Amino acid sequence: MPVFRPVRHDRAAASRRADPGSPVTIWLRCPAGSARCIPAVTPPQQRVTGGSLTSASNDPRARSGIRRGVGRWGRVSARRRHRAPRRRGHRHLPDPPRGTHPQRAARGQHAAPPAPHRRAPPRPHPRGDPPPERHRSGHGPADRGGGLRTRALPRLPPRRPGAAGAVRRAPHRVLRHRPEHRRRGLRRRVRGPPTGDRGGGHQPPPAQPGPLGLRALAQAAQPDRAAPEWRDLRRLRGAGAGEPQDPSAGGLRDPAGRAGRSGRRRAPGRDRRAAPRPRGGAANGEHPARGAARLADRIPRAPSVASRESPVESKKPPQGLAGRLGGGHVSGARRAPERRASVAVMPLTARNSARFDAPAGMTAVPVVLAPLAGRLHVLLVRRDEPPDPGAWALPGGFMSRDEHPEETAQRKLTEKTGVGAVYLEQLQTYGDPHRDPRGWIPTVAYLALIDAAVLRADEGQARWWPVDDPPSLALDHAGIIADGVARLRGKLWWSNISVGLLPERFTMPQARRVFEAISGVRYEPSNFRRELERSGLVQATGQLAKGGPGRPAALYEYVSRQPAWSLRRSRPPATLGPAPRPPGGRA
Amino acid sequence: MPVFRPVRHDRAAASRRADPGSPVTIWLRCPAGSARCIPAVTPPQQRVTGGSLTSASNDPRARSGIRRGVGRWGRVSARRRHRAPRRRGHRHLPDPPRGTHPQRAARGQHAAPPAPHRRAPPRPHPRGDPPPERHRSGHGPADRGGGLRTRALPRLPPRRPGAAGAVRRAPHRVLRHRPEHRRRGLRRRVRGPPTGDRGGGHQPPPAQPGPLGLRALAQAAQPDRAAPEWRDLRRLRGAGAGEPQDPSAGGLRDPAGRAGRSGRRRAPGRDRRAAPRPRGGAANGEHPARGAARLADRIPRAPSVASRESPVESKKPPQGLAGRLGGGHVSGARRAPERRASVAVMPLTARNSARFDAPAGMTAVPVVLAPLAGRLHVLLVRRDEPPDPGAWALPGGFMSRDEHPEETAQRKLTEKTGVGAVYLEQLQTYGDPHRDPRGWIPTVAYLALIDAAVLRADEGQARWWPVDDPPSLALDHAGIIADGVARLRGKLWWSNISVGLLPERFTMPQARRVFEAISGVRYEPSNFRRELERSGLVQATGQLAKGGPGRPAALYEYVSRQPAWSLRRSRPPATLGPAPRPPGGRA
DNA sequence: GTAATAGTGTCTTTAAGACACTATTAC
DNA sequence: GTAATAGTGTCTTAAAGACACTATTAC
Repeated sequence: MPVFRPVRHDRAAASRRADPGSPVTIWLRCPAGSARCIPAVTPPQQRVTGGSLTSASNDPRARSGIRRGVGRWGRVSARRRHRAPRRRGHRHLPDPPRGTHPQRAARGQHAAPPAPHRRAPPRPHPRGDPPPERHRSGHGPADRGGGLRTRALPRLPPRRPGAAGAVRRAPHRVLRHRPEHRRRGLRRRVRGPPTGDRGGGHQPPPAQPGPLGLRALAQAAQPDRAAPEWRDLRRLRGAGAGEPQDPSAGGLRDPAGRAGRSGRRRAPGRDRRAAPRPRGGAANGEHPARGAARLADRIPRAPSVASRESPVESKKPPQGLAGRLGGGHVSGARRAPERRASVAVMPLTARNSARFDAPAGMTAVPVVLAPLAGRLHVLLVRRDEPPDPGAWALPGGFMSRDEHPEETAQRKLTEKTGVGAVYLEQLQTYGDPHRDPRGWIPTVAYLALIDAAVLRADEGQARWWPVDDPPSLALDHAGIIADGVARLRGKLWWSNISVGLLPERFTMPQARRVFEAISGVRYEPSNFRRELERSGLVQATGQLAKGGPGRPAALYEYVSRQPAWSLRRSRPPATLGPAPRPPGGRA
Repeated sequence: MPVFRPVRHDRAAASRRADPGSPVTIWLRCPAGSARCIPAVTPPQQRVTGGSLTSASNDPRARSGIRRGVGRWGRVSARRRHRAPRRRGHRHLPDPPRGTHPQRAARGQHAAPPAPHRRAPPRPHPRGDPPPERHRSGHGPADRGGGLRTRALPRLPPRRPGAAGAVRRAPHRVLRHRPEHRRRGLRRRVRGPPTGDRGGGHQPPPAQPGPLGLRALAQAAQPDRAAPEWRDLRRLRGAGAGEPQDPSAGGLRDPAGRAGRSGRRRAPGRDRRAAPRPRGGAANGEHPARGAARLADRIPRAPSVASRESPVESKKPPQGLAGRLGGGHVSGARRAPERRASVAVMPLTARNSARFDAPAGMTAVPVVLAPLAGRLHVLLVRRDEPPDPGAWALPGGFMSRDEHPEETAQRKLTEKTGVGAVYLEQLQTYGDPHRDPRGWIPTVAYLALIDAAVLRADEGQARWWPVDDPPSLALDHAGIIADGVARLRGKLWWSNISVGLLPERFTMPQARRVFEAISGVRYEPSNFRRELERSGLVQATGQLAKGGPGRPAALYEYVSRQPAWSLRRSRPPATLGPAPRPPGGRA
C-alpha cells in the first residue's frame, strides 16, 4: 500500500570509508529510468535481478522495456584482496614497478600517430561561452537509444572480486609525450627537464580567435545564459509576481538553523518537521486556515485551461479526482463536500483585528524536481478545485497560523509523495496581489529536490512532467517552475545542491547522468570526474559499485550533505589583502 | 529642503561614446567619502570646487576632513585633439611608429635586474582559495590614511582639455621586456622574438604548496565562503525565519517584466512606480492596510534592545522622532497620533471571509546598501513605534491590497531616501509566524542598491550604518541584512549587480573601490581591470575623467544596465553536445 | 623636476578542454 | 577472446596571478 516509501540509508556504513581492508558490500537499488542507484547496506527483501548501473541516458539497452522498473537491484562490494591500499583521488595505489606496464607505452601506435593536432575543432569561444550557447541543436542525435527497457533483463549473478586485477596506476611524474618513442608493450616515461620543444611548446594558436569580441559576445549572451529549452521555459511565466530566477541564483540554507533537513533521509525519525507528521497523516491537527483555503478553492474562476491529459512518459491517465495521492494518505478533508458548499463566488478577503486589509491567505508551493529518464521532471498534481479545476499545478497548500512556510512546503510534499525533501530551499515569493483570482494570496515557492528513485508518482493525481515540456499549468505555476529549474541549474556546479538528487553513495557516471539530465548537456567523462572531484564537495568512499556490465565504478559520497559551495573555479580576482578601513570606523 | 535628490543622468550623452572626434565634457559629482563620482553632462548649478576622483579608500589625503563633503565637483572631458581614434579595450590607438618608443626599451635599468624570481611568495592555494580565506587579518593595516577630510580643500578650477596630453599608447605587439635598456625619458619598444631571459623570468615558487589538499580545504571552507566579518554578520540573525543567503545567491530580475527600473535614474518621469509617486508624496492615496500597520505598530512589546546611538561615522545624533525623513516628505499619517491610540495590546490577528486565519499583514523591507567611505553601509531608520521603539530597523512597511511587494519596497525606499532604487531584487521571504510579536506578519525582503552619493541619510531618522558593524536591530532585521549583504557579495563578480552602486559612467579605479568596499578585500589594479573588462559587462566610453591628481582615468559604462550575468570565468565542464533525450519523450 | 595615479604588457601558474589509453567487468 | 563501461594521464589552450614598466596629470 505505501507506494512511496523513503529509502533509509545506513549511516554507519558510510562513516567507514576508504578503508581498504574492511569488506563492505552494499546493494544498489537501481530503478531503470532514473539514472540512479540507491545504496542500501542491507540486502533488499525482494530483489528481482541483478540490475544495471547504467541509466537510460547513455545505455541504449537500458532504455528498452519497462519504465517503472523499480525494484531491480544490483550489488556493490568493496574489493579487498591483494590490492594495495587505495588513496583517494587520482592515485589510489602506490607506484607500481615503473616503466614496465605492458599497455602503457602502446598508446598512439594503433591509432593515428599523434599529429600535432588531432583534436576536434575548438569551440569558437571556449571560455566565455555561457552554457546555453553550447549545445545548439536542441535534441541531440548522438547517443540516443531506442525502445523501452523490458523488465525481463538477464539476471546477473553476483560475482566476487576474486583475483581480478588490482588497479594499477602509473606513477605521477613529469611526463613527456614523445610520440616517436611510443611502442606497444613498452612503458617508458621520459622524465626530467622539458624537452626541446617545451619553450616554444605552445605553438601559436592556429586560427586564434584572439580576444574575439568579448563585448559582442556579452551582448549576445546577456539576455540569458540558460539553455535554450530552459530559456523558453522561463518565458512561460504567467501572471507570476516575482522575478524570474537567473542561473546562479539562490541561496543555500543555513546549516545550523535548519539542522536535520539534509539528514532527513538518514534519520527521518529525528526530524521535527518531516518525520513527526507520519506520512499522509497531515490531515490531523490541520489548522483551520487550511480549511479556509479549501473553502476558498470553491470560488469559480475562468474555465480551466486545456490541461493535457498525458505526461511525457504517459503511462496511465490520472485516476480521477479520488486518485491516490502520495503514500495513499491524503488529507481527506480536502475534498470534504460538506465544507465546499458554503463559499460564495466572491474573492476571499481578510481583515485584521485593526480592521484593515490583510492577505486572504498565504500558500507555500514546493517545486519538486528530480531527474527521471535522463530529463529533469517536476511533480505536478491535478487540481480538483477552482481555480483552474482539472489543470495541473504544483502541490502547494495554504499555510496555517503556526506553520513556517517551509513546513508547509514540506508537508505538502510529503502528502503528495510520501517522502521528505532531501533538499528544500526557498525560491521566491510571488506576491502580486492579482496573481490569484481567489484573492490576495501571496505564495512562497520552495525548491524541493527528492530522490526520484524512491517514489513513483505516476499513479493518482501526482505525476512527473518534464520541465521542458510541461502541461498547461494553473495560475502562475509555469513561471514558478521555471524559476525553480533556473535555480537548480544555476547552482548545479557551484554548490552541493545535487545532494538532493543523488543517493547517499553514487558513482561518477551516476552523478554525470544526473548532471546531464539537469543541465541538458553531456559532459566529457574524464573532465566531469576531475571537476567534481576538484570541487571539494565529494570524496571517494573506497567502495566499488558492481553489478554493471563493465568495470565497477568507484563510489563517492558528499563530504557534507549540508549546503555548501564548491571551491571549484571562479575565484574573484586576485586580492592584495583586506580592504583598508576608513579612520572613522568604530572599533 | 529636499536633501536627498536623485541625480539624473544625461542619456543622450551616454549614447554617443567612443567617438574620438566628438568633444564630450561631462562633470563629476564627487562626494568625498563614497569613492564614486557621478557624471552629469550639464555643469552643476552650485559647484563648490574641483573635486577629486580619489576615494577615501585609497587616497589618504582624501580621507582627511569633511566626511559628508557632498557637493564638490570635478570635471570630466573627452580628449579630442591630435589624438588617433581610440579603440575600446586595450588598444586605443593605431600603432605608432614601431620599435621606437623611447621609454619602452629603457626598462629594467634602474630597477634590479629581473632576477629569476622577485615576486612575492605565492599564496598557498591560489585557485581553490575561497574569498574569505584570503584576507586573514581583519582590518588591514596597509594603505590606511588618517584623519577626516576637510571641506576646505583647495579649489580646482575647471580646466578645458585643451592641448593636454593625448593618450599615447604603445603598439600592441609582442614586446620584449629588456630591463638593461631602460632609460628615463626614452620611449622605445623592443619588438621581435623573445630574448633569452624569457623562460626564466619567474623563479619557481619558493615553497610551492602544490595541489594541497583540496578536500581538506573544501571542508574548511564549507561552512562559509564569506569574508570573516561577513560571516560574523550572518550569524547575527535573530528570530528571523528565512534561510540565510549564501554568497552566490539571488536571482536577477526580469528585464522585460520590470521595464523602467534600471532606467529610473535616467528618465524618472517615465517610470510607473518610482516616479509617479513624487518624492515624498507617498502618503497620498495610501491604502488603509498601511494604516492598519501603523495601528499595529502601537502594540507594545518587550522594551527595545539597547540601540546604540551613534553610527560608525557618527556625525549627528538622530534628530528625534520628528526628524526629517528622506526628501522631507514622509507619509505624515505615519505618526498621526489620533490613530495610534485605538489599538489594543493584543497581537494582530486576521480572518478571511471564509472565517479562517489569515496573515495579519505583510510587509516589504528594502535592504538598502551602498558603499560609503570604503565600506558597505546599510540604511537604517529608527523605529518610533513598537515593537522595539527606538531600535534601528530596515525601512520597511506594510503592503496594501493593491501593491506588489516590490512596489512597497520601492515606496518605502523612496519615502526614506527620496531616490528610487537603481537595483531592486527580491531577497527572501521571512515567514516564520513568530518572527513578529505583533502577529503573523510575513515579510518580503528586497535588496535595494542605490547610489550613495546622491543622498545623505545622516539627518533625520535614516542613517547609514556599516554592515559589518551594525547597531542592535529590531526583529530579525539583522539576519535580513546579512542575507542582503551575502547576496550582493555573492553576485558581485557574476552579474552586473554593481550597476546599482556605480554611476552611469565610472572609471576603473572607481569601480575597484566600490568592489573593494563590498567585498572587503583589495584587488590588484591591473588584474581588476582585466577581469572587469573581460566580464563583458562594461565597455569603455572613450571619455576621460579628469580632475584628479594623477593621470586621467578612462570612463567606462555598463553595456547593459538590465540585469545580466557575467561571462567571466566559471564555465561548467566541457560538454559534448545536448543530452540525449529518452525515447518516450513527447514531441 | 617629483609625486601620484592610471594604464599596459608580460611572464608564470593553474585550470580546463580534448583525447588517447588503461582497467575491469560480463559474456 | 570481445564488448562495454570506468578510470588515468597527458597535451594543449586559456584564464588568472604577479608585477615591472609606461603614461599622464598636479604641483
